[in-house]
Formats: sequence, structure tokens, C-alpha cells
Amino acid sequence: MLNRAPNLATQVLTDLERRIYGGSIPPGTKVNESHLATELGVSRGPIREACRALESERIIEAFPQRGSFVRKISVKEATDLFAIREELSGIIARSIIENAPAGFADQLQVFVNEMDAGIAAGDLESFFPTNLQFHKILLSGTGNRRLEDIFLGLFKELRLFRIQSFLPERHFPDRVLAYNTDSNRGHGLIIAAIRSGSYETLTDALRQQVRASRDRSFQAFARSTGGGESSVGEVA
Amino acid sequence: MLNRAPNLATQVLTDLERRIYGGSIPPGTKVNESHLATELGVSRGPIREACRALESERIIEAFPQRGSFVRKISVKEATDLFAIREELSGIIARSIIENAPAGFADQLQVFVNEMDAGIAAGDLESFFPTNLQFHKILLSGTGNRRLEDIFLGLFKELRLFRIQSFLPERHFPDRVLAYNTDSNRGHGLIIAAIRSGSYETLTDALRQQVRASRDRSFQAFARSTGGGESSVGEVA
DNA sequence: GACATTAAAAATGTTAACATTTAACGTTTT
DNA sequence: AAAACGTTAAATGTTAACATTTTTAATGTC
Repeated sequence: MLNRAPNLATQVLTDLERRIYGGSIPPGTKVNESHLATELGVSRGPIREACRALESERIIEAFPQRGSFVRKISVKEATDLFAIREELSGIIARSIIENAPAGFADQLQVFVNEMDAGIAAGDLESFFPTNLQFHKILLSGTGNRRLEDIFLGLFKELRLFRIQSFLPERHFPDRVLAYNTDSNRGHGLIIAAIRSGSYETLTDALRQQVRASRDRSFQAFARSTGGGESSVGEVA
Repeated sequence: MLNRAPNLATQVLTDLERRIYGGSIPPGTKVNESHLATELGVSRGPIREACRALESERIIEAFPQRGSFVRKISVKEATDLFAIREELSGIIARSIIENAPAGFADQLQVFVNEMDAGIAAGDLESFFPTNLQFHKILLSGTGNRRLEDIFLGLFKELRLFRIQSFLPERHFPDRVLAYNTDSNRGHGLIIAAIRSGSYETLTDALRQQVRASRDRSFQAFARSTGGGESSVGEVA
């Protein structure tokens, strides 16, 4: 195992999250406790604890006596998630304008540059983690810890939805890169809005980012439908 | 154990929640795995799973090698939670007006009547569970499952905050009953707003309910401060 | 009497084994 | 060949025991 967390359950948790958001355990996949335990060199206890946590985070779904499966997000669910994200734009913008420290925009710019570099290098793997980092910092600017958690939860759940669409497009890197380019352009507008100091401008930028993200996601999903049942396997 | 859930961890989870929201395990209390296991007649495995779930739900806080403690909610945190609840009023109102089925208001009225009856009978214990039921039904009217979960999560977390204030007032039942009376009056206004079919009216009613709830909570907290460190014990 | 030291007790972290249920497979039957 | 059955393998649910750490209590010292 890679990290040095205080206990095994937490290590398993972060490792599982990394795999799921990395796409190596796609939605619909069963998480086999014994196999995963053997692979990670731990017993099933910590695995079960990690799965309970992921279940509460709505990342996996557990069926009694059947096992745990990475959740599949339906179009209806994704629509609902995007709607909530959009609705939170106002309070996020207001909180950031009121609470964000000096140099906050510069801090965010670093991640935008990093994502741009990744795009230029044709790197498909690094965008999500860096994007997540960007949003973590962005939300930390609100000073509202709970708002942070809620938004990041929605963000991660929507990642599952995108994976369903993008996995079939893994061999069309240009599409993913185009998606990332658009997304990162939006990040730039958010930073500009923060610099403007205007609550309304930032709200608009955040709402627009959510809408654009939603449209891109649904377009990708529409393209992927047809092979829509997606691959369902078993892991570890 | 009282319920017939599919597995022990789920049973322990619901039992622990009932105890915590019932006030028998107040914020700050440590949850002793061994003691609880003995009391419930199960091993520590299911206990640890339930604790992991409660940790993800932000009900308890786990410190490595130290144990799990029922969370104490600070005034700052409560303020943040109320702010998010208020901000969600718009999308909740809109979703309910658009999606709620016929007879929805009548369905809610049942719980308001039940709470009124409890108040009249001087029952301090039944208000929260029934109030939770009211909000569960109310939120289910949105048709947005995730919005439901987020709101109920905030609602439960705020319950922890209120418990901190109300436990010292346990021997001033009139104060709690006055609180409940005010709260239930707000429920009536929400139902009336739903009947009106106006999105704006319902939004106002929901916002007003949040604000009133916040004010009442902070007043109770202010009264309880001084004995503010609250009782910290250990449980089962 | 307060403080540091140390030994005992208790609590958490972890594992391996057992019990029961579910899934998989081959066989038989129609 | 398809479906139903029974058997076997595998996976989940659960427990009890062990290892390590933390807490508590006792002891001794200043």
C-alpha cells in the first residue's frame, strides 16, 4: 500500500477511491472483499470498514449477502446532481468573495497551469486529480467546511457519471482533451471573476461552469450510448 | 436489538443513531466499542462498520488509536449549516411545486397534527422523530434523491447542535415545548405555501422556517452557555 | 502536596477461522 | 437443445483471539 495512514481501513479507503476515480474499477464493478484483501495484503476487516465509508459517500452500493458494487449514475441522477451544484453557486461565490484570503486567485492559477500543461502533453490521467485539487482549494476559500464536503461529494459522484461515458472513449483521446480544454477555460473565467471581486460575476462564472460541464457530460454520454450498458467486470 | 435489518452493522447503525438523536449519547461522548458490543450482544466487527458509516455522515469523529466521539457542533459550524439549508430553499421549493404528487400537503398535515398532539401531551421525546419524518416526506416531494440526503444530513447534524443546548434545559420542559410550538407553526405555513402552488411563497416559507429555527437554536444555546462545556461521559 | 515514573488495565487495530448464504457448474430430464 | 435440479465452490457475515497503543492507577521522589 502506498500511503502511511494511521490505520489500514483509511489506507484501503484512499486506495479504493484512487482506483475508482482513476477508472480502473468502473461503475457496476463488484468489489470482491477477499480478492482485494489478498491483493493489498490485509485482512477483510479494514476492507469492510472502507466499503462502509464509501457506501455512505454514495460511491459504492452494498447489497446484503451479495456484495458491494461501484455505483452507476443514471442520467436522471446526474441531472439532479448538476442542479444542486448549480444552486450552490450563489452561496459559494458569496462566501469566497467574503472570506477568501489575498493571493487566492494566484493559488488557483497554479492548478490551471498544471492542467494546461497536462493537456499540452496529451496526458489523460492527470486532469481529474488536478481538477479535484482546484475545486478543493476553490471550495476551501468559502471557509464553510460543510459546503466544501457537499460540493466535493457531488463532484466525485459526477465523476462516476463521466467515467461511464469516457471509458468507451478511451481510444479517442482528442475528445477527452477537447473536454478538458473547455473545462479549463472555464476555470480561467472563475479565477478572473474572483479577481474582479464581484459576487455576481463569480456566481455567473460558477453557474456557467456547471452548465457547460453538464452539457459536455451529456454529450459524451449520448455518444457513448449504444454501447451504453458499459463494461461490467469484477475487481481485485 | 430491535430491528430486523439484513446485517448486524446496519442494526447497530440505526440503534446508535436512535441513541444519539434521542440524546442518550450526547455530543462529546466516547463510543466504547467493547462495551457497546457486549451490551448489544454482537462482536466488535459490526460496531466498527457502523462507526465508519457514522463517521462519513459526520455524526461521530474518529481519532486513530483513541476512539470515536459523538461530534460537538460549534456555533460557527451551526451557522454554516443553517446558511446552506437556507440556500437550498429555492431549489427545494421549485422541485416540490413541480414534482409533488396530489394530496402531498395532506400527507404532511398528518405529521403536523401528530406533533401538535405530542406538544399538547407534554411529550418531549416524540417531536424530533416526527419532525424528521415530516422533513423526510417534504424532501421526498422534490423527487431529487440526492437533495433529500443532503438536506436530511444537515438536519441531523443540526440536531446535534440543538441537543447540546437542550440537554441542560431538560428540566425546563416549557422552553422545549415553546420551541416545538413555534417550529410546528412554521410547518403549517409550509403546508399552506404548498397548497398555494406558488414557488415564491414556498421558498419564503422554507427560508423563514430555517431562519426561525436558527434563531431559536442560538437563543437556546446562549441560555445554556455558562454550563457550556456540557456533559461529557462515556457510553456502553 | 505536586510531579515524574512505572506498572497494570483497558481500548483500539488487526487477523484468521467458522457459519451461512449465494453463485457457479455439471448433470439430468423434458 | 433448453430448462430444472442438485452439488460444489466461492463470497459474505460474524466472531473470538492476538498485538499494540493508550489510558489509568499506583508508586516513589522532590
